[in-house]
Amino acid sequence: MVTRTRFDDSECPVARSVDAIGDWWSLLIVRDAFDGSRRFGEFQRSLGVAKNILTARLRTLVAGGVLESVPASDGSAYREYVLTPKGKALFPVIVALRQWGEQNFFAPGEPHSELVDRREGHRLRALEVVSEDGRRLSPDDTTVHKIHV
Amino acid sequence: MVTRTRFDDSECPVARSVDAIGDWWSLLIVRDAFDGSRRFGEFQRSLGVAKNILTARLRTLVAGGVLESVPASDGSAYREYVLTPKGKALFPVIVALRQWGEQNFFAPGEPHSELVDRREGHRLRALEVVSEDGRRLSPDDTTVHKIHV
DNA sequence: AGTGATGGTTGCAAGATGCAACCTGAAGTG
DNA sequence: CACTTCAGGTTGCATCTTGCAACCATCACT
Repeated sequence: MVTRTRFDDSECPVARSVDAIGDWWSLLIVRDAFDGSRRFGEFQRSLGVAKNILTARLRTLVAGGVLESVPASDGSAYREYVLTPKGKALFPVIVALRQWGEQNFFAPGEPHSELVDRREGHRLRALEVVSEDGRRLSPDDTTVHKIHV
Repeated sequence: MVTRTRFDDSECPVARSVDAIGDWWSLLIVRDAFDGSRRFGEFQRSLGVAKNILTARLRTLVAGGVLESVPASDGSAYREYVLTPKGKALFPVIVALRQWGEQNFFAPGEPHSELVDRREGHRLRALEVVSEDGRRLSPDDTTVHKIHV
């Protein structure tokens, strides 16, 4: 059981998030979960990850409250892994990574999977970091307060 | 030189992003860069990472176009590592991870570092995934088109 | 009862990581 | 100039993690 935190500057929420997710495989599992995968085999085929690794990652994701292991929806005796509310809250993280990838790692016209609005079939708006009063913020418009009481 | 991709389902932008970043340390380096770190020693002290690991990560981040190695701004002979435009485009990713961490891994009132709007000193709005026509979208409102021409 | 898919576990070789020691070049000090 | 210190690494080695393949147990179907 891996409980010890790897990144000890743990007053930073980014570090805690990173630690909770575990590794990249875990994040891609979450991505697949958003894309509809539920079963061990689905994740394994989609990711091409070794089965022992997948087993371990699913376990830590369940232990971390990101996924939940539930009886299979098709009535079979197997189990399925579905996102908890906490897991679904990772949606902006996945979308942000997706948009960054689209913008930086694909030639114009190069085929890639695309996340679309289910109702209209359109692509999504680019994520925007916005201040409390509605101004769009660039990295330089923000700063980090070291500790918050 | 690490060129080979670890995650071969590479028509997915998320996988390419993950591959380009490299590992969690790299992501925390980027976070520190957003927070103002520029020098080798700053990253090392802030992260507590082994120096050989940091060297390797900085190199791959520079090779990947996320960071740029420039002469030190204080006139010394050392070098600094600053975010490229591509690196700055990771801002929503970091913010998303930060907000997820804040919401899920801190007890109410527990101290943590906080990202604020520099002008007003206020916290930021929660990131929202929004359709092209402005509707706020939950994960269930979206779907993935496998290939885009 | 036999056969194939599903969902794992186990063992081991290879690769990645972390730590400490060492090295190099520039800057400060007497 | 000689001496020291500090920033920024490199190198070697022990240890942890991964990835692969083989194996195993359970379920579904005939």
